[in-house]
Amino acid sequence: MTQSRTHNCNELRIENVGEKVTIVGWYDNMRKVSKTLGFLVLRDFYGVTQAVIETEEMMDALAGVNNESTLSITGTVRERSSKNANLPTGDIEVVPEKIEVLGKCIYNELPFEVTRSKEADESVRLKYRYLDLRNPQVRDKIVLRSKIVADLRKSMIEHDFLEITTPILTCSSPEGARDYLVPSRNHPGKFYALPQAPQQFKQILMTSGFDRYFQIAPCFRDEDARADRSPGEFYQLDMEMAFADQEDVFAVIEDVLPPVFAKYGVYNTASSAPFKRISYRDSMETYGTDKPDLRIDLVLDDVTELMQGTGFAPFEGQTVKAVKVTDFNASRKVVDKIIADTEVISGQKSYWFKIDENGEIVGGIAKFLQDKKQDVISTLSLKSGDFVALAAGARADALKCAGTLRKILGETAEGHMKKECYEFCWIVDFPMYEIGEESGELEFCHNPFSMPQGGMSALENDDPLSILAYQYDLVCNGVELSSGAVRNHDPEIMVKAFSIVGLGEEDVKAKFPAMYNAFCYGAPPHAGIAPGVDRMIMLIAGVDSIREIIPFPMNKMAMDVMMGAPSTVDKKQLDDVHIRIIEEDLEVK
RNA sequence: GGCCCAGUGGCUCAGUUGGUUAGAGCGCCGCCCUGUCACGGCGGAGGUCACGGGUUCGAGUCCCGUCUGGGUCGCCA
Repeated sequence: MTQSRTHNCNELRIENVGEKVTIVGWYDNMRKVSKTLGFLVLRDFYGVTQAVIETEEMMDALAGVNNESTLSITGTVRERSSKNANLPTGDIEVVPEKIEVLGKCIYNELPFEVTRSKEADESVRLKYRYLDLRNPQVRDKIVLRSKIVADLRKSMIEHDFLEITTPILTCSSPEGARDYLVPSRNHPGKFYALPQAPQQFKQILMTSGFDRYFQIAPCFRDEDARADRSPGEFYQLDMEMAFADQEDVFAVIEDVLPPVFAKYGVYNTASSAPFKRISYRDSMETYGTDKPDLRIDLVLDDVTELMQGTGFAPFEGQTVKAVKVTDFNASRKVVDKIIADTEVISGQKSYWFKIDENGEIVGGIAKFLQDKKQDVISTLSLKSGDFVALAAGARADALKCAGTLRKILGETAEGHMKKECYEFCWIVDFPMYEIGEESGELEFCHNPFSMPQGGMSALENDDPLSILAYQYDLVCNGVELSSGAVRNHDPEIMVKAFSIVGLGEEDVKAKFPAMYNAFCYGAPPHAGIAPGVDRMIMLIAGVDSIREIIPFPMNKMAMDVMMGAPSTVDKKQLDDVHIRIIEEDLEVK
């Protein structure tokens, strides 16, 4: 019978000297000093404790036992003759009387050393995630995740929100992303879908009479990954409030999020309420993006007029945006890197010049600007030491490229970015409609279920492209944390909103029958938001890869290389759900 | 689907204008070491240089293609 542990590996102190204890954990390593003297480090979830091996018997007990095996060590606590001040348990050591192997590690060579797993290739780490997670540095991010989620949950409950779970198996809906489909056994040819978000369920909850709902909700979208976007699945702090407007939602978020960011963040200051509010239009013009990093003090200047007739072909007839950086004396090498990085991120070429110590325009495209020198200098209020980056193209392209330049320049140039804080802002007043790039037709800009500002009257009387929606994004340090909206709860306004893009009542009913039907029985005005939990944890933990804060992440190709998902299944399973694989499709892949 | 970067012992990397037997650190194995804590010392094993083709007297190195991984654009209402 194995003795259960009396202490964990971070518990024993000088006061425990003389006690007989049992500790358990992983065999981290042994510093063997002689044939009969060695220092064994035992590691568990809580910390490490040293055991001193000083008899042949105990040395023999460890013969052939590989690192990372789990051990139970029973012995007496003794004061160390040479203490280690860097370790909470550094004053003591355990002198074992009995060492028992609880779980063998049968390999004497590991895919990577546990304490240095973060240096290993990521695909190897993910395949052996159970070893990777033993690394305290890796594990701590998951512990942090747990604490953050617990605090968010606690805070939401304190704000009188009710946590309600919604179905994972539901039906496919024509939302933005591709669905994950689950074939039905009992209904040949029919499919469930995993929810892209609990959107319709939470709105139906409001219609059902629940006043304040929230959920740490799993969401499933079959879209490609990014560094900050895990493929397949992610979590949202999903919430919705009845009889509420935009300000009510803002007030809750401004109350709930900053304390959590300040408490656990790598930066300990976060914006306090109210967050800065920026209209979508202003954000695009000023920052070249709808998710500006407000820690950077640079802004965009429109130089379209100024740059016409310079003879520089990429500017002719195009929108041109400039980013001025004061006191930025970058070497040619640094400038080239900025331009190259911008092209990698935005996919577009950018241009530059600077003002030398004599007030002359030099470098980059300087030779095209000499004829307009005074004009350029006065329009942009340039002085010696200033650097100007430029982006040109169709308006949207120029803005996007200039936005990328702003971000990279802010991060590169000294003194233009206040790095150590969390700067939240709201992007508000998104347009309700836009002309689709591909179709050339009028389309919903964001969410067809947002309430248009001005309601029915605006839809009936105004130019659709001028109508704004009660639609908002929450942004922190250049990261889009969430979209949210005041919902369109009025069936008549909903039908009218759809009719503007050429869809009829039957289309609304066909696409979202449950929600539409529910709204016909008396719906409360309601509004909500759903900040991405994973992205918040990334920001709080200060990591660049979303995989660092997910216990078992998938790789870029949406594969779980540890579990082997996705995988083939038995023919019987396929038959059960009425699926036949087309062999030709397998050949192609 | 497009573009960019990378792929060399178990892990991280070096490898010069193409030139002898492809190196180092960590890890692993063996021996030595009675107070280590990134222990130390000596010795050893371990490589189809991702794969396929090409150029060349000669390719880890140059060229083409493929695969794998990451980043990014598209995509993510």
